[in-house]
Amino acid sequence: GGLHRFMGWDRPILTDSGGYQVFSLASSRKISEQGVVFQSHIDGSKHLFTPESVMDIQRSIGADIIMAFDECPPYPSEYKYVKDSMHLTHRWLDRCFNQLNTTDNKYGYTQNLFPIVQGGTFDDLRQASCEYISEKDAPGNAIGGLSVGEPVEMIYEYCGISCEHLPVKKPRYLMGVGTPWDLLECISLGVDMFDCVMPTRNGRNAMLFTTNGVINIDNKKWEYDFSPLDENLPSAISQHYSKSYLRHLIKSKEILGLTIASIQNLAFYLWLVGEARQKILEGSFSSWKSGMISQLQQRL
RNA sequence: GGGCAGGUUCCAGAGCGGCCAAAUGGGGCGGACUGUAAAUCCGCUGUCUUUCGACUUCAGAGGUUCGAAUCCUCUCCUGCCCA
Repeated sequence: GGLHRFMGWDRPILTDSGGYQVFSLASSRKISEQGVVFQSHIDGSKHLFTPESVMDIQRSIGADIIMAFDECPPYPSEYKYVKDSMHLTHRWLDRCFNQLNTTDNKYGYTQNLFPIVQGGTFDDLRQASCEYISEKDAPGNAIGGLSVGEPVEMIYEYCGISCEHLPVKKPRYLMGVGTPWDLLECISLGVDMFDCVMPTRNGRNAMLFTTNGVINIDNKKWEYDFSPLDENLPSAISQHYSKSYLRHLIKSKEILGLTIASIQNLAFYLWLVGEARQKILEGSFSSWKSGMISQLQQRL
Protein backbone atom coordinates (compact mmCIF):
# COMPACT_ATOMS: atom_id res chain seq x y z
CA GLY A 1 0.00 0.00 0.00
CA GLY A 2 1.32 3.46 0.67
CA LEU A 3 -1.66 5.36 -0.64
CA HIS A 4 -3.01 7.96 1.68
CA ARG A 5 -6.48 9.28 2.12
CA PHE A 6 -6.99 12.74 0.77
CA MET A 7 -9.19 15.63 1.72
CA GLY A 8 -11.64 13.49 3.60
CA TRP A 9 -12.63 11.33 0.67
CA ASP A 10 -13.54 7.80 1.66
CA ARG A 11 -11.83 6.46 -1.39
CA PRO A 12 -9.27 7.93 -3.71
CA ILE A 13 -10.39 9.16 -7.11
CA LEU A 14 -8.62 7.89 -10.19
CA THR A 15 -8.64 9.41 -13.64
CA ASP A 16 -7.40 7.85 -16.84
CA SER A 17 -5.30 9.61 -19.40
CA GLY A 18 -7.02 8.93 -22.70
CA GLY A 19 -4.45 6.34 -23.64
CA TYR A 20 -7.14 3.75 -24.05
CA GLN A 21 -8.94 5.98 -26.53
CA VAL A 22 -5.80 5.88 -28.65
CA PHE A 23 -6.85 2.26 -29.06
CA SER A 24 -10.64 2.39 -28.95
CA LEU A 25 -10.99 5.48 -31.13
CA ALA A 26 -8.20 4.46 -33.48
CA SER A 27 -10.20 5.44 -36.53
CA SER A 28 -10.38 9.08 -35.51
CA ARG A 29 -6.93 9.86 -34.22
CA LYS A 30 -3.38 10.39 -35.42
CA ILE A 31 -0.30 9.53 -33.36
CA SER A 32 2.96 11.42 -33.49
CA GLU A 33 5.97 11.82 -31.24
CA GLN A 34 4.38 14.93 -29.85
CA GLY A 35 1.10 13.31 -28.91
CA VAL A 36 -2.25 12.28 -30.35
CA VAL A 37 -4.71 14.34 -32.35
CA PHE A 38 -8.29 13.20 -31.90
CA GLN A 39 -11.08 14.32 -34.14
CA SER A 40 -14.41 14.88 -32.47
CA HIS A 41 -17.18 12.65 -33.76
CA ILE A 42 -19.63 15.39 -32.83
CA ASP A 43 -18.33 18.40 -34.70
CA GLY A 44 -15.17 17.19 -36.40
CA SER A 45 -12.96 19.54 -34.41
CA LYS A 46 -9.41 18.40 -33.70
CA HIS A 47 -7.89 18.10 -30.26
CA LEU A 48 -4.24 17.50 -29.46
CA PHE A 49 -3.46 15.42 -26.40
CA THR A 50 0.14 15.40 -25.22
CA PRO A 51 1.67 13.91 -22.11
CA GLU A 52 1.94 17.46 -20.79
CA SER A 53 -1.63 18.48 -21.52
CA VAL A 54 -2.96 15.23 -20.11
CA MET A 55 -1.07 15.82 -16.87
CA ASP A 56 -2.45 19.35 -16.69
CA ILE A 57 -5.99 18.12 -17.22
CA GLN A 58 -5.70 15.46 -14.56
CA ARG A 59 -4.21 18.05 -12.24
CA SER A 60 -7.25 20.20 -12.75
CA ILE A 61 -9.66 17.37 -12.16
CA GLY A 62 -7.76 16.72 -8.98
CA ALA A 63 -7.77 12.94 -8.87
CA ASP A 64 -5.62 11.20 -6.28
CA ILE A 65 -4.34 8.70 -8.78
CA ILE A 66 -3.61 9.94 -12.27
CA MET A 67 -2.49 7.87 -15.21
CA ALA A 68 0.35 8.27 -17.64
CA PHE A 69 -0.49 9.00 -21.24
CA ASP A 70 0.32 5.89 -23.27
CA GLU A 71 -0.30 4.23 -26.55
CA CYS A 72 -2.26 1.02 -26.27
CA PRO A 73 -1.66 -1.06 -29.39
CA PRO A 74 -4.33 -3.50 -30.49
CA TYR A 75 -4.04 -7.28 -30.55
CA PRO A 76 -2.67 -8.67 -32.73
CA SER A 77 0.19 -6.32 -33.62
CA GLU A 78 3.58 -6.88 -35.19
CA TYR A 79 6.54 -7.16 -32.87
CA LYS A 80 8.22 -4.13 -34.35
CA TYR A 81 5.12 -2.02 -34.00
CA VAL A 82 4.66 -3.01 -30.37
CA LYS A 83 8.31 -2.39 -29.62
CA ASP A 84 8.34 1.09 -31.15
CA SER A 85 5.04 1.87 -29.50
CA MET A 86 6.38 0.77 -26.14
CA HIS A 87 9.38 3.06 -26.47
CA LEU A 88 7.10 5.92 -27.41
CA THR A 89 5.02 5.22 -24.30
CA HIS A 90 8.23 5.22 -22.26
CA ARG A 91 9.31 8.58 -23.66
CA TRP A 92 5.85 9.93 -22.99
CA LEU A 93 6.11 8.65 -19.45
CA ASP A 94 9.25 10.68 -18.89
CA ARG A 95 7.45 13.73 -20.18
CA CYS A 96 4.53 13.04 -17.84
CA PHE A 97 6.81 12.92 -14.83
CA ASN A 98 8.67 15.97 -16.01
CA GLN A 99 5.47 17.94 -16.41
CA LEU A 100 4.24 16.88 -13.01
CA ASN A 101 7.53 17.69 -11.32
CA THR A 102 7.79 21.14 -12.83
CA THR A 103 4.26 22.31 -12.10
CA ASP A 104 2.55 22.99 -8.83
CA ASN A 105 -0.32 20.96 -7.57
CA LYS A 106 -3.56 22.85 -7.49
CA TYR A 107 -5.35 21.61 -4.43
CA GLY A 108 -2.73 21.11 -1.77
CA TYR A 109 -2.53 17.35 -1.83
CA THR A 110 -0.39 14.86 -3.67
CA GLN A 111 -1.51 13.42 -6.96
CA ASN A 112 0.02 10.05 -7.61
CA LEU A 113 1.12 9.31 -11.13
CA PHE A 114 0.94 5.65 -12.08
CA PRO A 115 3.03 4.58 -15.07
CA ILE A 116 1.61 1.98 -17.43
CA VAL A 117 3.33 -1.16 -18.64
CA GLN A 118 2.99 -1.92 -22.33
CA GLY A 119 4.81 -4.45 -24.50
CA GLY A 120 1.81 -6.29 -25.87
CA THR A 121 1.98 -10.04 -25.83
CA PHE A 122 5.75 -10.36 -26.24
CA ASP A 123 7.57 -11.66 -23.20
CA ASP A 124 10.78 -9.69 -23.67
CA LEU A 125 8.95 -6.44 -24.36
CA ARG A 126 6.66 -6.91 -21.37
CA GLN A 127 9.63 -7.51 -19.17
CA ALA A 128 11.55 -4.56 -20.57
CA SER A 129 8.57 -2.32 -20.06
CA CYS A 130 8.10 -3.51 -16.48
CA GLU A 131 11.72 -2.77 -15.75
CA TYR A 132 11.57 0.66 -17.26
CA ILE A 133 8.38 1.45 -15.37
CA SER A 134 9.65 0.07 -12.07
CA GLU A 135 12.68 2.34 -12.11
CA LYS A 136 10.38 5.31 -11.79
CA ASP A 137 9.60 4.20 -8.26
CA ALA A 138 6.06 5.44 -8.62
CA PRO A 139 3.53 4.89 -5.80
CA GLY A 140 1.78 2.31 -7.95
CA ASN A 141 2.11 0.67 -11.33
CA ALA A 142 -0.43 -0.16 -13.96
CA ILE A 143 -0.56 -3.05 -16.38
CA GLY A 144 -1.90 -1.82 -19.68
CA GLY A 145 -2.20 -3.13 -23.19
CA LEU A 146 -4.31 -6.13 -22.22
CA SER A 147 -7.96 -6.94 -22.91
CA VAL A 148 -7.62 -5.38 -26.32
CA GLY A 149 -8.88 -8.35 -28.29
CA GLU A 150 -6.65 -11.23 -27.25
CA PRO A 151 -8.05 -14.48 -25.82
CA VAL A 152 -8.55 -14.47 -22.04
CA GLU A 153 -5.81 -17.01 -21.46
CA MET A 154 -3.38 -14.48 -22.88
CA ILE A 155 -4.66 -11.83 -20.51
CA TYR A 156 -3.82 -14.12 -17.62
CA GLU A 157 -0.48 -15.08 -19.11
CA TYR A 158 0.77 -11.55 -19.73
CA CYS A 159 -0.78 -10.23 -16.57
CA GLY A 160 1.22 -12.88 -14.72
CA ILE A 161 4.42 -12.00 -16.54
CA SER A 162 3.89 -8.33 -15.76
CA CYS A 163 3.26 -8.99 -12.10
CA GLU A 164 6.46 -10.96 -11.84
CA HIS A 165 8.50 -7.99 -12.98
CA LEU A 166 6.76 -5.28 -11.03
CA PRO A 167 7.63 -4.24 -7.47
CA VAL A 168 5.90 -6.29 -4.82
CA LYS A 169 5.52 -3.39 -2.43
CA LYS A 170 3.63 -1.17 -4.81
CA PRO A 171 0.03 -1.68 -5.86
CA ARG A 172 -0.38 -3.35 -9.23
CA TYR A 173 -3.28 -2.03 -11.19
CA LEU A 174 -4.60 -4.10 -14.08
CA MET A 175 -6.38 -1.82 -16.49
CA GLY A 176 -9.53 -2.90 -18.27
CA VAL A 177 -10.22 -6.26 -16.66
CA GLY A 178 -12.72 -7.85 -16.42
CA THR A 179 -15.30 -10.47 -15.57
CA PRO A 180 -15.68 -11.49 -11.90
CA TRP A 181 -13.69 -14.66 -12.55
CA ASP A 182 -11.02 -12.67 -14.39
CA LEU A 183 -10.59 -10.57 -11.26
CA LEU A 184 -10.11 -13.63 -9.07
CA GLU A 185 -7.62 -15.16 -11.50
CA CYS A 186 -5.67 -11.94 -11.74
CA ILE A 187 -5.74 -11.34 -7.99
CA SER A 188 -4.06 -14.69 -7.61
CA LEU A 189 -1.43 -13.52 -10.09
CA GLY A 190 -0.69 -10.51 -7.91
CA VAL A 191 -3.03 -7.74 -9.02
CA ASP A 192 -4.29 -5.28 -6.40
CA MET A 193 -6.49 -2.91 -8.38
CA PHE A 194 -8.85 -3.07 -11.31
CA ASP A 195 -11.13 -0.96 -13.34
CA CYS A 196 -13.50 -2.04 -16.03
CA VAL A 197 -16.67 -1.04 -17.85
CA MET A 198 -18.09 -4.51 -17.44
CA PRO A 199 -20.28 -4.09 -14.36
CA THR A 200 -21.99 -1.02 -15.77
CA ARG A 201 -22.01 -1.72 -19.49
CA ASN A 202 -23.15 -5.31 -19.09
CA GLY A 203 -25.65 -4.13 -16.52
CA ARG A 204 -27.10 -1.73 -19.05
CA ASN A 205 -27.29 -4.63 -21.47
CA ALA A 206 -29.39 -6.66 -19.01
CA MET A 207 -26.65 -8.85 -17.57
CA LEU A 208 -26.61 -9.07 -13.82
CA PHE A 209 -23.68 -10.34 -11.80
CA THR A 210 -24.81 -11.84 -8.53
CA THR A 211 -23.30 -13.90 -5.74
CA ASN A 212 -25.20 -16.89 -7.15
CA GLY A 213 -24.21 -16.50 -10.78
CA VAL A 214 -25.07 -14.58 -13.90
CA ILE A 215 -28.60 -13.49 -14.73
CA ASN A 216 -30.04 -12.28 -18.00
CA ILE A 217 -32.77 -10.14 -16.52
CA ASP A 218 -34.56 -9.99 -19.89
CA ASN A 219 -35.57 -13.62 -19.53
CA LYS A 220 -39.24 -14.36 -19.01
CA LYS A 221 -38.38 -16.69 -16.13
CA TRP A 222 -37.88 -13.62 -13.91
CA GLU A 223 -41.23 -12.08 -14.77
CA TYR A 224 -42.85 -13.14 -11.50
CA ASP A 225 -39.73 -13.67 -9.44
CA PHE A 226 -40.17 -11.28 -6.56
CA SER A 227 -37.00 -12.30 -4.76
CA PRO A 228 -34.35 -9.61 -4.23
CA LEU A 229 -31.75 -8.98 -6.91
CA ASP A 230 -29.13 -10.43 -4.62
CA GLU A 231 -29.96 -11.22 -1.05
CA ASN A 232 -26.30 -11.74 -0.14
CA LEU A 233 -25.07 -8.26 -0.88
CA PRO A 234 -24.97 -5.49 1.69
CA SER A 235 -26.49 -3.07 -0.77
CA ALA A 236 -29.90 -1.51 -0.30
CA ILE A 237 -30.49 -1.65 -4.05
CA SER A 238 -29.71 -5.36 -4.22
CA GLN A 239 -31.89 -6.18 -1.25
CA HIS A 240 -34.78 -3.88 -1.92
CA TYR A 241 -35.55 -4.33 -5.60
CA SER A 242 -36.89 -7.57 -6.97
CA LYS A 243 -35.86 -9.34 -10.14
CA SER A 244 -39.39 -8.99 -11.39
CA TYR A 245 -39.41 -5.24 -10.91
CA LEU A 246 -36.03 -4.74 -12.52
CA ARG A 247 -37.07 -6.88 -15.47
CA HIS A 248 -40.17 -4.79 -15.84
CA LEU A 249 -38.18 -1.55 -15.81
CA ILE A 250 -35.73 -2.81 -18.37
CA LYS A 251 -38.40 -4.30 -20.58
CA SER A 252 -40.26 -1.00 -20.56
CA LYS A 253 -37.05 0.86 -21.29
CA GLU A 254 -37.22 2.81 -18.07
CA ILE A 255 -33.83 4.35 -17.51
CA LEU A 256 -34.12 3.64 -13.81
CA GLY A 257 -33.66 -0.03 -14.70
CA LEU A 258 -30.22 0.66 -16.12
CA THR A 259 -29.26 2.53 -12.98
CA ILE A 260 -30.41 -0.26 -10.71
CA ALA A 261 -28.68 -2.91 -12.80
CA SER A 262 -25.45 -0.91 -12.75
CA ILE A 263 -25.58 -0.42 -9.00
CA GLN A 264 -26.31 -4.10 -8.45
CA ASN A 265 -23.26 -5.07 -10.49
CA LEU A 266 -21.06 -2.50 -8.84
CA ALA A 267 -22.19 -3.64 -5.40
CA PHE A 268 -21.38 -7.19 -6.43
CA TYR A 269 -17.89 -6.29 -7.67
CA LEU A 270 -17.21 -4.42 -4.47
CA TRP A 271 -18.38 -7.37 -2.44
CA LEU A 272 -16.25 -9.73 -4.51
CA VAL A 273 -12.97 -7.90 -4.00
CA GLY A 274 -13.80 -7.38 -0.33
CA GLU A 275 -14.26 -11.11 0.05
CA ALA A 276 -11.04 -11.77 -1.82
CA ARG A 277 -9.17 -9.45 0.52
CA GLN A 278 -10.69 -11.20 3.50
CA LYS A 279 -9.75 -14.63 2.21
CA ILE A 280 -6.22 -13.50 1.52
CA LEU A 281 -5.89 -12.21 5.06
CA GLU A 282 -7.26 -15.49 6.37
CA GLY A 283 -4.90 -17.43 4.13
CA SER A 284 -7.69 -19.30 2.36
CA PHE A 285 -7.83 -17.42 -0.90
CA SER A 286 -6.81 -20.12 -3.35
CA SER A 287 -9.14 -22.80 -2.03
CA TRP A 288 -11.97 -20.28 -1.90
CA LYS A 289 -11.23 -19.00 -5.39
CA SER A 290 -11.91 -22.09 -7.48
CA GLY A 291 -15.24 -22.83 -5.87
CA MET A 292 -16.25 -19.21 -6.15
CA ILE A 293 -15.36 -19.02 -9.84
CA SER A 294 -17.60 -21.91 -10.81
CA GLN A 295 -20.38 -20.50 -8.67
CA LEU A 296 -20.13 -17.07 -10.23
CA GLN A 297 -19.94 -18.39 -13.77
CA GLN A 298 -23.22 -20.25 -13.47
CA ARG A 299 -25.98 -18.98 -15.71
CA LEU A 300 -29.14 -18.64 -13.70
C1' G B 1 -82.86 -5.67 -39.27
C1' G B 2 -79.58 -2.63 -42.80
C1' G B 3 -74.64 -0.69 -44.34
C1' C B 4 -69.42 -0.77 -44.26
C1' A B 5 -64.62 -2.64 -42.77
C1' G B 6 -62.24 -6.90 -41.29
C1' G B 7 -60.60 -12.17 -39.70
C1' U B 8 -52.67 -13.95 -41.73
C1' U B 9 -47.69 -17.75 -38.25
C1' C B 10 -47.16 -16.02 -29.87
C1' C B 11 -48.93 -10.46 -30.61
C1' A B 12 -49.40 -6.25 -33.92
C1' G B 13 -49.30 -5.97 -38.97
C1' A B 14 -47.67 -6.40 -44.49
C1' G B 15 -48.85 -9.52 -48.48
C1' C B 16 -53.94 -9.73 -52.45
C1' G B 17 -52.94 -15.75 -58.22
C1' G B 18 -46.72 -18.64 -58.91
C1' C B 19 -40.37 -15.27 -56.78
C1' C B 20 -44.81 -17.16 -49.64
C1' A B 21 -43.34 -20.84 -44.38
C1' A B 22 -45.23 -15.76 -45.71
C1' A B 23 -42.08 -8.42 -45.12
C1' U B 24 -41.47 -5.46 -40.75
C1' G B 25 -41.88 -4.45 -35.57
C1' G B 26 -42.79 -6.54 -30.81
C1' G B 27 -42.36 -10.87 -27.87
C1' G B 28 -39.56 -15.40 -26.85
C1' C B 29 -34.72 -17.98 -26.87
C1' G B 30 -29.41 -17.87 -27.38
C1' G B 31 -24.78 -15.17 -27.89
C1' A B 32 -21.54 -10.95 -27.49
C1' C B 33 -19.89 -6.82 -24.43
C1' U B 34 -13.18 -6.57 -20.52
C1' G B 35 -8.20 1.29 -18.90
C1' U B 36 -16.92 3.30 -21.73
C1' A B 37 -18.38 7.86 -28.08
C1' A B 38 -22.63 4.41 -28.34
C1' A B 39 -29.51 2.58 -22.67
C1' U B 40 -25.47 -1.35 -28.01
C1' C B 41 -24.73 -5.31 -31.45
C1' C B 42 -25.41 -10.37 -33.66
C1' G B 43 -28.06 -15.01 -34.48
C1' C B 44 -32.50 -18.28 -34.17
C1' U B 45 -37.89 -18.20 -33.81
C1' G B 46 -44.26 -23.66 -38.20
C1' U B 47 -42.77 -29.27 -38.09
C1' C B 48 -39.15 -33.05 -39.60
C1' U B 49 -34.07 -33.18 -41.56
C1' U B 50 -26.90 -32.29 -40.97
C1' U B 51 -27.67 -30.33 -46.20
C1' C B 52 -30.69 -30.89 -50.43
C1' G B 53 -35.48 -31.20 -49.32
C1' A B 54 -40.23 -32.98 -47.47
C1' C B 55 -44.62 -31.88 -44.88
C1' U B 56 -48.60 -28.87 -42.41
C1' U B 57 -50.29 -23.57 -42.14
C1' C B 58 -53.01 -17.56 -43.58
C1' A B 59 -61.44 -18.20 -39.57
C1' G B 60 -64.40 -22.88 -41.60
C1' A B 61 -66.40 -25.72 -45.69
C1' G B 62 -66.82 -26.13 -50.72
C1' G B 63 -65.28 -24.38 -55.65
C1' U B 64 -62.35 -22.03 -59.97
C1' U B 65 -57.16 -22.83 -61.63
C1' C B 66 -51.49 -26.39 -63.98
C1' G B 67 -50.98 -23.46 -59.31
C1' A B 68 -54.84 -20.02 -54.00
C1' A B 69 -53.13 -16.51 -47.87
C1' U B 70 -54.42 -14.09 -52.46
C1' C B 71 -60.34 -15.28 -57.05
C1' C B 72 -65.77 -17.25 -56.33
C1' U B 73 -69.91 -19.30 -53.04
C1' C B 74 -71.89 -20.26 -48.45
C1' U B 75 -71.13 -20.42 -43.08
C1' C B 76 -69.08 -18.62 -38.49
C1' C B 77 -66.83 -14.59 -35.88
C1' U B 78 -65.09 -9.27 -34.83
C1' G B 79 -65.31 -3.81 -35.14
C1' C B 80 -67.72 0.67 -36.57
C1' C B 81 -72.10 3.22 -38.44
C1' C B 82 -77.53 3.49 -39.33
C1' A B 83 -82.26 1.69 -37.55
